[in-house]
Amino acid sequence: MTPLKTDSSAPATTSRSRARRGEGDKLREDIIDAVEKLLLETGDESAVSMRAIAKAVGVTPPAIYMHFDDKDSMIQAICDRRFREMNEVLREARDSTEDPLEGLRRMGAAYVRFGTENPEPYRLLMMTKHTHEDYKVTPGVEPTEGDVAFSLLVEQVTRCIEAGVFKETDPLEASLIVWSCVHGLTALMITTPENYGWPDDITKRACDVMMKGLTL
Amino acid sequence: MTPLKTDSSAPATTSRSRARRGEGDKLREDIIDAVEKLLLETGDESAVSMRAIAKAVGVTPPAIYMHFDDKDSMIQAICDRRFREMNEVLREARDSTEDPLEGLRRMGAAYVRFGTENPEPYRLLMMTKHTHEDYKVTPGVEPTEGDVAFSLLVEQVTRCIEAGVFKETDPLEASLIVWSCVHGLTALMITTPENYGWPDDITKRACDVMMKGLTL
DNA sequence: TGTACATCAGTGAACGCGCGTTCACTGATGTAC
DNA sequence: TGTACATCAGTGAACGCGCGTTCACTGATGTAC
Repeated sequence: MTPLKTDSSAPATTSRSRARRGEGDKLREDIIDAVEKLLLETGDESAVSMRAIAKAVGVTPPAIYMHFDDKDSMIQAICDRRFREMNEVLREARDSTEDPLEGLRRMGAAYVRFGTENPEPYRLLMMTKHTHEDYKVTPGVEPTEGDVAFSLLVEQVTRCIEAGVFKETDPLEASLIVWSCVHGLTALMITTPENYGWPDDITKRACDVMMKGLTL
Repeated sequence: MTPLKTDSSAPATTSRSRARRGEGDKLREDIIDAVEKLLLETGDESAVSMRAIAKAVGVTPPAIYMHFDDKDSMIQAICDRRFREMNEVLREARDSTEDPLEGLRRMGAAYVRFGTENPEPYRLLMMTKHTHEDYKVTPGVEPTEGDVAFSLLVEQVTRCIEAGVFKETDPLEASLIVWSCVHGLTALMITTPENYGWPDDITKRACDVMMKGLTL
């Protein structure tokens, strides 16, 4: 808990040439990249400060405010991008097979892989309390990327029910159970120490158990 | 992200009379109580500062250092106490029935209830990255309360296997799966917004699904 | 029973730090004439 | 083709803040004689 000493007067790690006129948005993307890199390195959202970001990008702190209103909305922008990536991964997993159950299994595996390979973004997305409605599908409101993610899951679970492979339960409830399972796995793998010794096939085993439980 | 204004020159909320000689340890307990209360109110570990704790207890910040080396070890002390409480709850659930499977089910329900009723302590215990070995049973090393918690689970799962109600799998692997399931549920319920609308019986349903999956 | 004294449970002020954010500015770049 | 000028992409310095922690101290409390 001792404050870490960083020499803030040191030159920026990357020296950055000013963007040409009309190309100011380049910095925006660079900032998002830098934040994700810092999240990975430090492993803590609160350790990523505006000053650290600016330094990593090779720019002074006020420059960030040309592209984001404040720190919160910057973090929000990063969440959005990550959710989009995750949704793409989930769709790929789903579309890689015709079998609904196998599709769900692959989605589960892809989910856990995405989370464990991007621990800090995952933490931000899924393990930090959000005040806004990130996950819930609220009718009549423009769905966020978080909504889309959950919809993908509900769709696939519905497919499994309709195919007669899952018991005819409430698809939403079944989806929550599936989500809990893969989230629990991901969250624990991220949180436990490096040498905790999770078995290699734990994801597959967990998914098997859960799906067997949902089967007719 | 604007810094919150707290008038630190304001008088302490509780005015505290100095402990009598030899009774200095009272403050230690009061500090732990105050921290847990603050955790509940603010919902964020980093929002609980030494100054805020001191103010809540009715004491000046340096007084805390008479009882704890630093902030980290204070947080650690709180984790220990919480783990002890949780383990007690788990043991009660286990001992409330003879049936191994029903015992495990009740342990699962008790776990989720403990977590959702103590969201911030749970967050601290289970959703924050720990550098030290909190959960793993390491042979030859004094087990922490976190170790004990996991042992209780492994024991009960083993009982279910020996009773022939679970498939004969690796008890440790099966325990990890059970843990993932209840943790996932707890963590998501803590993290999603108030109005997310989790079904009342979701814990029971999830436990049923998972146990059915582990059954012969 | 009275009193000097060591001890204990704190206090008060200060330290240096990093933080998010603001504001007045600068200097290169493209453009209108 | 040359030049004045508006605009854009930033800079540099500073703001007030809360943080964890240290250090010299104080004053009540129990105890030895």
